[in-house]
Amino acid sequence: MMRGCNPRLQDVADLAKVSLSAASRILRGDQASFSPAACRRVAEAAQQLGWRRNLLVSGMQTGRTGTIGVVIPPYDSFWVSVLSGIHTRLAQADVLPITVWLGDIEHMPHFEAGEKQGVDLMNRLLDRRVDGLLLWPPFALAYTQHTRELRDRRVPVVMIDYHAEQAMCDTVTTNEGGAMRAVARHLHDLGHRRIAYVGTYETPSRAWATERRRSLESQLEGLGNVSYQTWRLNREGSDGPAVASRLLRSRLRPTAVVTATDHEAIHVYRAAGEQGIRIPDDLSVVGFADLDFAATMTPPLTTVRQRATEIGMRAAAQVLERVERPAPQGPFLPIRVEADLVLRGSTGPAATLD
Amino acid sequence: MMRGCNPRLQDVADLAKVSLSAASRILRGDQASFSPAACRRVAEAAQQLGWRRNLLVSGMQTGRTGTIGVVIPPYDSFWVSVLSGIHTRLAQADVLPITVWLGDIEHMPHFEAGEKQGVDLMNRLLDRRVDGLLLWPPFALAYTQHTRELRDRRVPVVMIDYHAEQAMCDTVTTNEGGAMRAVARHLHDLGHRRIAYVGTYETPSRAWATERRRSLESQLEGLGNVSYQTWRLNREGSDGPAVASRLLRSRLRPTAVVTATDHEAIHVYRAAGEQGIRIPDDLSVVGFADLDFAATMTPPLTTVRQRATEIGMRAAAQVLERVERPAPQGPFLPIRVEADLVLRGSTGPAATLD
DNA sequence: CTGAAAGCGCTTACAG
DNA sequence: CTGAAAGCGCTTACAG
Repeated sequence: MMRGCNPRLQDVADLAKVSLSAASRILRGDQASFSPAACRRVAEAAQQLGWRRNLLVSGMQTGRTGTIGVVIPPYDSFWVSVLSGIHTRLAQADVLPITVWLGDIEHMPHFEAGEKQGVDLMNRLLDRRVDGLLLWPPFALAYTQHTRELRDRRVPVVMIDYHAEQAMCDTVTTNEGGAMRAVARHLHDLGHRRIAYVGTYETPSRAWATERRRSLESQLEGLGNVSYQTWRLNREGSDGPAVASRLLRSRLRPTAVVTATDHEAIHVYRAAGEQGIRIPDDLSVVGFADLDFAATMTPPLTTVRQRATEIGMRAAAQVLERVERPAPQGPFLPIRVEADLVLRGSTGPAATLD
Repeated sequence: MMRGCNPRLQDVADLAKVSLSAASRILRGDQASFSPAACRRVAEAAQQLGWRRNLLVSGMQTGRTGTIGVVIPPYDSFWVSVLSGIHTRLAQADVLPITVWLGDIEHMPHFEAGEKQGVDLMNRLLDRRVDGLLLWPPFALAYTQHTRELRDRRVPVVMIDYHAEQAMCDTVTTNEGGAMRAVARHLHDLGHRRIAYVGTYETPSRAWATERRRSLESQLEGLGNVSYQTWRLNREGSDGPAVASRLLRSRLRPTAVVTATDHEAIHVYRAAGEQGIRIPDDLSVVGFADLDFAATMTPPLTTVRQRATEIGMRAAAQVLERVERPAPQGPFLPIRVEADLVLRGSTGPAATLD
């Protein structure tokens, strides 16, 4: 008899008058081995009882739970779109994401995972036997360093926006070099020869920040005859307004500023406003990411559009691929996604040099 | 011997030289029943082998998986904060959210779940034996109507922003009445006597929209001497610009507009700009939600701040409470969360009537 | 205080 | 073509 509120496979088998194992196999699609009549009876019985496979159990049996752990917060519209891509792609494979993160999203301007907490979080996912893991940069270090606890559990991992010399997993990143070439050319074509970069604090796990800055640097070097300076925010990013303000007061004020993300461009806009510097007449500004607010800034922000949804979909596809065909030793795939310079109102011809 | 990559409890028991059941009970905290020496050996063995409980199995055994299904997309900053509150509260109880949604978040301005898809989605969560469900309004109908498939599975559900006459689960909603009283008074105090409301399309599952509109209506009636009109967007919300434009061209143009959410306020701003109507000099605008962009609009939007994080935390707390103490027949709790009118630059004294 | 045994709800060789 | 049996990795009465 049925017990509890969920019918068991045994109930279905009883009603269909077949053995438990027959019911199991028929419902898994092994119709060829059984008589059409038996198959029909089982299908009807399952339907009638409202039987649904207990995925906890079959996950235990088969080693597959059909879940992917996602350690990515909906931090801003870039990451929301990444998540959206992940969800879309996983749903196609009937896989469920378990999304977790640390800390309060409201106070997460420049979050860095404590290593211990990061390991705990990933372990909690692994304890649920997720089939794979999708990580954002702050967890990169915790993952790579806790070999025994994490890597030895043989769960495929794909990291987004993180790229190490010595790869320990697949990665999906933006083609920073290509993006910055477009930015450098654009500004150079407009006549800018004094260019500043406002970067975020750089840590090993924030590899994208380092790569983004270096990409611009090398592109500008390639163009020649450009003076270049880098400014950098503190770890929490809390000195954004101060840095922007100082930058614009500096002796040889740049004619163009490139920022690590659109977030920093806001500070530049504000500082410019306070100092009576007009954008784009006196100062050109280029952001990065094309966050949701970029197009509605005044003036609309010229920025590099990261293909966030594509990044999410590629990452999800890749982790599913590794679930299907494990390759714990690598070689690991560094997937690069293109980005597109979006020209808007914040860039214009360089003002005549003073 | 150990097999696979995850040590089993048997391995721990062997190493500690106790029985399997002793190891199980000691590791679950039943230290009192065993000798200190045994407890120590077990703890050390588990530590040494890096054993971690397989939560799939214990979930099957105990009927608790320590997961909550969350059917809420990070649709805008309100829902992101709700999610953040949910995550924070669940994390305190060491419970993991499994968050899923339907469709592409980019094309989700006014999403309505197909009923069949909604049921499928919830079933996929239930098949993983989530301990409870947190739903956003578009899934309300699918849930209430599929009794056999969903409700009979006896999983506690808390709905956010949905409130039915005939409650079938606990709900967490904003105190719309209180919020609208503050809005009505504010506008009335400023001398506004011709007020319009721009609402969204109303469907049974979008109960908040109906309640929000009615709340304003009844508050304005209470104040007397106010002429009032309601405009409503189409199902997809795609005619927002057109509606805003028509509204401002209407014969007796209102001196103040209240919008269902901050999203619609954007359309009003734009239409006003196009028609040379100044905010707040010629027209006051009040939004609802206090989304992330509200404070940086020009002028900054006066709006009702919904306590999104609190809503998320209360909902999570309530579903956890129901997991602990089930009450499938109710009575169900209608939890109301206060909201706060935030005065900013988009409201001012009514222009002298023409 | 401790262990042998049954059971959770399935899957999967294996034997007929 | 089909079923009895062992097993997945745990938990939990139950018996000593």
